Amino acid sequence: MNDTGARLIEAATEAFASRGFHGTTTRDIAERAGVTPGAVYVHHKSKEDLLYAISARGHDNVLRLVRDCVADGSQPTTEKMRHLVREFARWQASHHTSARIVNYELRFLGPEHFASAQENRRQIQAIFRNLVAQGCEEGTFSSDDVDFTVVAIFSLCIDIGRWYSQKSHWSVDEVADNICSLVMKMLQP
Amino acid sequence: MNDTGARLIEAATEAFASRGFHGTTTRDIAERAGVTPGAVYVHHKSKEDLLYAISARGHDNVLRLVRDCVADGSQPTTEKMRHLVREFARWQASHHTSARIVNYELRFLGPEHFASAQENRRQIQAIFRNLVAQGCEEGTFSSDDVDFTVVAIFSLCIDIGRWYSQKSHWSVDEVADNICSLVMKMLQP
DNA sequence: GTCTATAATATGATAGAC
DNA sequence: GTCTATCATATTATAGAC
Repeated sequence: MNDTGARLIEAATEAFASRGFHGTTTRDIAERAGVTPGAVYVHHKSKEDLLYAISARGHDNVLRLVRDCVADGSQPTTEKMRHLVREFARWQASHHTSARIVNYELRFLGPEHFASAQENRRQIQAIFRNLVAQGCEEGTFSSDDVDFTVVAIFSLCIDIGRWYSQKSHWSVDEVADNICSLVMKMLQP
Repeated sequence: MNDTGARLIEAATEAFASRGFHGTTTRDIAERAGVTPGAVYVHHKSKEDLLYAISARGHDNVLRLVRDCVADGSQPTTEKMRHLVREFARWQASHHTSARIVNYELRFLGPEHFASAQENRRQIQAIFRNLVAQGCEEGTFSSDDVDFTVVAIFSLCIDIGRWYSQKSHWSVDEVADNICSLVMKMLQP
């Protein structure tokens, strides 16, 4: 059996994803985790602290994921990009519950926690930007505006958390493959 | 000067967009509109009613907008698509405050209001789907999966409400033009 | 139509027993 | 570590005076 601290994180993830941070009460979370409201505060010092725990874990996992994708220097830019987009999109779809919180509930973090999340996102975005820019220099890719193209790639992937659900008629892999091939068309010279 | 009913809608739009539906109190809305909390209920019977008013107006405006874009039957498919995507993206950017509510606060509507919004969105989506499908039949466009391509076009446009703000270094027209040209690349045979 | 005042309830968080 | 009980406050919505 899971320990209560972890079960509370899971419960909060589901609750925040479906009803939003402010639409979720500490009682909702406690009930979903099978404990009474008082027990929440033994493991997490506030509701915002639960949000931060979910946000931090999500951002850390994504940053590690995208770093690994571009780590193999021997791969050609096109292959790196395919790998990067596919894995990033895969994460958004397979973790769509966490993804929703990571991408849409950010603004409810306290100022320091928000800044920490933003720094993480900046680093994730920089990895995409560097790869797009490199491809453009090589002539492998083309883009009228590199920064905007990165925003667009993010839009395609992040929006997955808004529309994707288990009952979607596309599997996680189909979503990732489709987005990957659309991004490659966007980058085509 | 505006009448209070309309000022309350404006106030609620800004409040819901920045703090979310459940993060906004009727006191916030009343204060922003320059009235006391009691006055809210003379004009709108509940907080959810305010959300629905904003949602309904937004959805109606978008549906009218996209219908007008495809009304001119004499235009070639490519031109129709350019026009449609540009205007849809323009709306999301220029009305990014309303757009955020229309696209992200939907789930907090009551069941009937939610169903009504969903029906509206279905019609908007159908207009995009028909045009993509028509272009694919003609050979003007190509797509591995028409439904997914429509989802992707929507992702690019709807996500504007998440990342765009007045301090963005792209103007509304630049956003619309960039998205339009990326969509046309995605549809290229 | 707007105000002041308030009812009825919900909420985040804590105290103290076990 | 969890429970019961509760504090202090906030919240949606309404009642009645002006």
